Amino acid sequence: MEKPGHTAAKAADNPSGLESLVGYNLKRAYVVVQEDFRAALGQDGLSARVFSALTLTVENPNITQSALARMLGIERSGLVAIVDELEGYGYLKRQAVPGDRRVQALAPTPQGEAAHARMTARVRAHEDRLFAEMSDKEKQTLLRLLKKIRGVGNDAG
Amino acid sequence: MEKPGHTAAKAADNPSGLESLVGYNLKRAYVVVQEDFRAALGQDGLSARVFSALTLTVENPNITQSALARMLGIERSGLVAIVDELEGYGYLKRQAVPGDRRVQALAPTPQGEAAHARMTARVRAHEDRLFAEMSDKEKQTLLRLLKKIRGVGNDAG
DNA sequence: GCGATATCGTTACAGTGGTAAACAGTTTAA
DNA sequence: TTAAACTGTTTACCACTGTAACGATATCGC
Repeated sequence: MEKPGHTAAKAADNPSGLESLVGYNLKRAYVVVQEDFRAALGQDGLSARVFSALTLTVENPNITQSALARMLGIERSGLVAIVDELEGYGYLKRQAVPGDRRVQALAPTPQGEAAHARMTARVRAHEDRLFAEMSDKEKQTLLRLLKKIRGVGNDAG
Repeated sequence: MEKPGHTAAKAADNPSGLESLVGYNLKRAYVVVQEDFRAALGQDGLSARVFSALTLTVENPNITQSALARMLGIERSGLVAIVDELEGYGYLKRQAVPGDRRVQALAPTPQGEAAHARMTARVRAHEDRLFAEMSDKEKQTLLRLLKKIRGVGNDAG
């Protein structure tokens, strides 16, 4: 009758403190999406960060590692392993740049472009399925609010 | 003129691929909030996970570690260090339960309750400031959509 | 030109946050 | 009573990130 923890059944039964915090809900939602992302891409799939790096490389050929790190919001030291992995898959190449011998431009290979297209479709499908209960309008609203938090104003859109 | 990476100026200049993905925006927004949380609580503040554990313990006195881990969505092995930390601060105590010698109920100390109240105020202030540009309605919408992703239906609200 | 300063990619290391497997002690069910 | 399940814990990992340093190179001030 008085077993400890009996009053706490499910996470949703906590309407007071944590559940009203944006940060808490943001983290929990992020974990859900992240797990579904991994499961959807399977064991052959890249992690979200590596997929992001590949995507930005395909969309910005000959981008510098430093510039890519800035776009991803991580340190350039952290990007080295990511680029190593992608280069190991043969998805991109580090190429010397004539004008500046410090930098190495990242160029996607044809296989990298193909893999990117393939995985992008899988990622879109994963999001479509995961957010199936959300209307397009809700999804747009969510994206707008998340960008607002990020400080990415949609003043140009 | 043809410096690599020149085409990629800011993260917001990438309206095509990544920026339209909920997962990507969710992660970036989460990082922003997480960093502000740490900065707002200062060096004496608890991490978000430890704060969450303390909050749930205060709101559910005599909760079991296993039950708390379930509520937090983490493994109970991972909760041990968190409870150790909180017990080290004198914020809660592990207490033996008469009926079941396996479990140890978590009970917040008066200092733990005071610390929780103090830090909750700081966290509320942090969120109020960080989301100042969002209307109350927008915040409510954001919370609702995040809970939807979490699978936490607000059928009771 | 030359020296100071800055940038690039890289390495090594530490810290955080989380999982998985095993374990002894205990309780519950067959 | 034996088998199964649960609790807290330790230990070992793994993914991700930041910091600090480094050599090589570029750039700026003079």
